[in-house]
Amino acid sequence: MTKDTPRQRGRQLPTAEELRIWRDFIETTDVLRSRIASRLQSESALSPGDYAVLLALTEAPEQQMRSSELAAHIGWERSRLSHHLGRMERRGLIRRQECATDPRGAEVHLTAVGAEAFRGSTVPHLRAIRELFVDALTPDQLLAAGEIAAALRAHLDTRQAK
Amino acid sequence: MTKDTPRQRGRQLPTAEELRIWRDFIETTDVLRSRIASRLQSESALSPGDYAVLLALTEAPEQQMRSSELAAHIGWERSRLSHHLGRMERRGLIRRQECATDPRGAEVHLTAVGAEAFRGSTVPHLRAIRELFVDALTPDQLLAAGEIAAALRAHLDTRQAK
DNA sequence: AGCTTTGGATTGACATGTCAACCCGGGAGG
DNA sequence: CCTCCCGGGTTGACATGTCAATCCAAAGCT
Repeated sequence: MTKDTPRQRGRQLPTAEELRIWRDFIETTDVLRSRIASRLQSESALSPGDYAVLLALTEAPEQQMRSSELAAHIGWERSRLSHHLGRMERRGLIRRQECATDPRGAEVHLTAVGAEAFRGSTVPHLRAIRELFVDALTPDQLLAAGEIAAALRAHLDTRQAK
Repeated sequence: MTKDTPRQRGRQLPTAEELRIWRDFIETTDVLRSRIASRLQSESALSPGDYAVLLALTEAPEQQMRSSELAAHIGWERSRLSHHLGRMERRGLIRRQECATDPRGAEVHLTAVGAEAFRGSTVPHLRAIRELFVDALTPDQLLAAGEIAAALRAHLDTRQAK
């Protein structure tokens, strides 16, 4: 499509066309993310972080998890989770409680308030995903999006190892 | 591909497969964004926000812009820009100065330090984009990514107007 | 002139993230 | 026993974002 020129020194740098696609792609996914977040916020008074935590706890046996386990499950650093749990606890969405088996650790429990907030948020959130993401794409494009995500993820994983 | 069931009430909600793609897509773009940001930070001591501001100023006539103009150019709210400029000014990357033609307004000027920081960041940043994004995709996938971004953007724009 | 409105920009309060330092309860070795 | 380290978790400092309120000068309106 676009020919490499000597200026690009053996394809170390993207071409103008590649760069245009990059900017479109990253800016658009950013807008999408913030639009979904803003729907979630206005329709359910939850942030994406709240939603991720509540989803994990809702699906956990006995609606509770160890803090580290939870962090690993949603892919967060423990410090980030600790700060976030503090804010959620102030709002009554979760409760922290000393762990029975390991005096060092903490168990995170879903409260009735948290369970109810999550229940009420699910349908509107899924609807927003359909309206803003799924409905924007043709079936082919949707499949392509899945493949692109998989390819990016695989590539990032190999680079991480190194 | 996946049949809608009565449970989904006329396609209001995404199917399980659509949801899986959504999660893959949004999580992966998030990881990609943060990996690029972290390369920029470690290689050039700039945040993506710093980069956007410096890029706009570098390309502006006389390397200066009105604050609102800059905000519109990079698509930020003015309050966000004001906070960010405060931090950049403390680091000496930009300078704010009363506007000659409109006493209310401020002109944002690129400093020598800022220009130098931006110059040094460009090549590593573009290299990261190639390595982490462009190189992860086949040429077809790259084109598809561009089309997906365009479709999403167009869809979001129509929804914004309403 | 006097009053309201508008537009440009900053500010403060607060949510969210990252990073590094810390606290604290167990072990492992001596 | 004592020390050193390790793993779970919290904390503090600070960067980044959003939202609503504010400030101030310029325009309109009466």
